[in-house]
Amino acid sequence: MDETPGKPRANDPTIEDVAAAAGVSIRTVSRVLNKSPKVNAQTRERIEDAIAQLNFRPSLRARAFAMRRSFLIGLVHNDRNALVLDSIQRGIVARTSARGYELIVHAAPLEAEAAICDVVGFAERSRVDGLVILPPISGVPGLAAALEDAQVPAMALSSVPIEGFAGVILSEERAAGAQVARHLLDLGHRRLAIINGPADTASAMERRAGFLAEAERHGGVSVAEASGDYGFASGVSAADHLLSLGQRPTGIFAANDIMAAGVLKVAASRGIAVPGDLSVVGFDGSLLTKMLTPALTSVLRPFSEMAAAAADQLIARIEGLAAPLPYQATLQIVAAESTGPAPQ
Amino acid sequence: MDETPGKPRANDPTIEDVAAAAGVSIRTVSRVLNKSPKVNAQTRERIEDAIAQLNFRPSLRARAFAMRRSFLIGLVHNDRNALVLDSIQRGIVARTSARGYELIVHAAPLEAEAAICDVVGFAERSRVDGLVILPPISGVPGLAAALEDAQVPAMALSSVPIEGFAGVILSEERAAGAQVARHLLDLGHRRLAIINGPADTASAMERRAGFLAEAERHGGVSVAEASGDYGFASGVSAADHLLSLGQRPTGIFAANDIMAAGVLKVAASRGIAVPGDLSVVGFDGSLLTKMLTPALTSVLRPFSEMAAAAADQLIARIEGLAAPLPYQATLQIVAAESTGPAPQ
DNA sequence: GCTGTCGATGATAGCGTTACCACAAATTGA
DNA sequence: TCAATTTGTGGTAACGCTATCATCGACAGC
Repeated sequence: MDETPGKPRANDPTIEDVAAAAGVSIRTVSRVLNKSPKVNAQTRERIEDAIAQLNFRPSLRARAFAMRRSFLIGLVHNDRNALVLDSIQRGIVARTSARGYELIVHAAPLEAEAAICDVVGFAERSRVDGLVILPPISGVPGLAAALEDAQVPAMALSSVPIEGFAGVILSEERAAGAQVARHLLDLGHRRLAIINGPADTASAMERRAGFLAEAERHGGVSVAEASGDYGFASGVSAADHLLSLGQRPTGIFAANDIMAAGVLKVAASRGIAVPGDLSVVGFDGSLLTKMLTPALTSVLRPFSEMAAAAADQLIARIEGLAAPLPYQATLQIVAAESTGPAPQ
Repeated sequence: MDETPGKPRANDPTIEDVAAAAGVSIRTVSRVLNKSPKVNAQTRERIEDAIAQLNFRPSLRARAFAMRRSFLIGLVHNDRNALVLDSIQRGIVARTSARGYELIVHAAPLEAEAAICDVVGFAERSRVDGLVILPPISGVPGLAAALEDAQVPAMALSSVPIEGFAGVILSEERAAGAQVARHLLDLGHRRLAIINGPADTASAMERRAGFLAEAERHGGVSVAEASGDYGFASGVSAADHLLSLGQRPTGIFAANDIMAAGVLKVAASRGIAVPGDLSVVGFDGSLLTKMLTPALTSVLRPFSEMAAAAADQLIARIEGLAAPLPYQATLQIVAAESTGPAPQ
């Protein structure tokens, strides 16, 4: 013996067995497998029968090798996406599995420099056919360029255009921010506050802009700002700050549900009733919203659909097909128990 | 042109380029790549230099093809695992990536019959080298046998032995259940309740047994039972039931955090103070615990470590190595704000 | 009827590794 | 000193597909 022997596996039928069974050449079987139109209907049927008979499944390995493609889509995420990871994965798989792709996942570090190395390394190592990258990783400056260099088609599941990424999934972040402001204004709130996401996250800035603009447009409204990093702890400290202000805000918009949960927590510990004394709005419509008490008013982002659209576009690029119509996510504020009329 | 052409990719250096650069045969390069001991130290160094020089990475595709292995580990989950998916993925990747494996994920349906087809289909299609299967899917009767038939090494990330699965990760579920009971008893609670997980989930039944036994041992304690399915809604309805009982329980143990969140919600809507009037304990120590108000007392399950151990064992089986020592998860109840002294 | 075109198929050369077999050189044991 | 190992290396056949080229009938147009 020389090296470690690969453990022998079952002898699956090969394309040759199918060809023999159907009385044709492997070439023709291959054509059937690849849905080539140039196959006689009868022949095709005969081959398909043989395939079913033998329970033949083309070896993904051999196929990947021959086609110089892996049929793997990589998903790059990080722990900020933990709550929505499941729905995003589902969204991608919904579109890719029918076309023979599998989903391979990778958690990347948040730190910019490390992230680039890490993601490119992952792509080269795993030889994925394409990547879907979640924010905030997708916003790392230089990442798009690095991936272009490495010739890896990549798609950012971002709500706003990101420098360098070819096709991104857009949603109306700004409008959504405005929608939140309007919701609070309609309830009579005049002292508002916003807990922003990371300043280098475009979508967070868009939301902020929309929120501020709408408040401004209304007039006679104050808006306090605090910054967060999408983590729970940052939501807590931002809320601590905002709720210690002399003129305490009566309506707080947190840039994601997790930080909003932090606001609820601080409010409870200070005996501030939600929504009696304070209204809280989150963002994402994650599965957290209904589990919190009170249930969180939040802007529902259809992650699953967004991911599906990203997958569609990615596959189109991988296979050199025409890009599907750009997808515009519709963001909808879903009022729950955490918002109510302004006090007094 | 015949069929859809695969999009050409960059011309990565091949093993042949390396061999030429180092002045050896590809065979020897291959040996270096596979860490075969039978290579002269100097030759090895020369080859390693050439590899670094050319920035050569062996093609995972070709390698997978030649070795009849995919270097892919499949993770089978379902939406009941959404909250812990991230940490489980991390745990697996921590152990597998260094050994050249990538993680491929698949969400399976919960319904037993469909699940078997689905999982086996996934394994055959993607040709993973092995599977890690999360509960409750792992508990589907017949699944282990079906995978054995398909010759797919599989590992259940279960807390208790599952019929058919070779090596499972064990944790002290029963002891943990007892621990929860003791925690509540120590706080003076005498009217307890438990919201169980699905009856066919072994771990849930273990927890229940431990909880009941400890309550029994103490004496003078009543335990009401309700059943749940690990979903939020089932937690709500179970809590609705339990909190409507004539002699309302003062301490409720829910078999996972999500259902515990449902209890908190019902308590709030009925004006039952937690922990003043009611203590609530969850299970899993998911990221939900600290986000809830009050923060949830829960039994911390080290999912990441458990997943890592499962991955270790799986790889050992795949590569025919000696199995690592069986891993015993330590379950620790972490007291937070949702439990306190019994009322009166 | 003869050529041109098209539709359907076969033969066969890769794809980039691993691994079996062979073999020379170095080392050991008597 | 010579056979018997051991050690390091090269040649090369798989692995199971895809895809290029060639072939070969059939059918239409002149």
